[in-house]
Amino acid sequence: MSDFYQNVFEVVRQIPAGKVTSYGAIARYLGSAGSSRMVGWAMNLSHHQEVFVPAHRVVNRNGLLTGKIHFGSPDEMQELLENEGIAVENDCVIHFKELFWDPIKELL
DNA sequence: ACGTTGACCTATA
DNA sequence: GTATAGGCCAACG
Repeated sequence: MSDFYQNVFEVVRQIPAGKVTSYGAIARYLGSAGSSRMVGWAMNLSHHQEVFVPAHRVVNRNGLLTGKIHFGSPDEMQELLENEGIAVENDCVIHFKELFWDPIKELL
């Protein structure tokens, strides 16, 4: 496994419960700014990872749950988010700005 | 081997 | 403020 994906999984794993982040933030944190799509591929591989990766805490810049369809069930992601106290409506994270967790600022 | 697609983001009009 | 274009790199057909 490339270090890139491993790093992505590690960052995603460090996301606190009840918080969310965006692909671009992770990509920028890894230094591969602009390659946010690779983060998405990394999430795709997260299912194959043995360790649990809270991919449901990762959403796009708009706070839209674009990758919910890649879960076991499209509703599973929303269920997980609501289970952590994150309000989700119309596939959008409510108070996304407040729940946003930037690895660059927080994790640094 | 080439072309298209994809869990995206930034920039310009 | 919305709309369109370009870029990025890897996987799939």
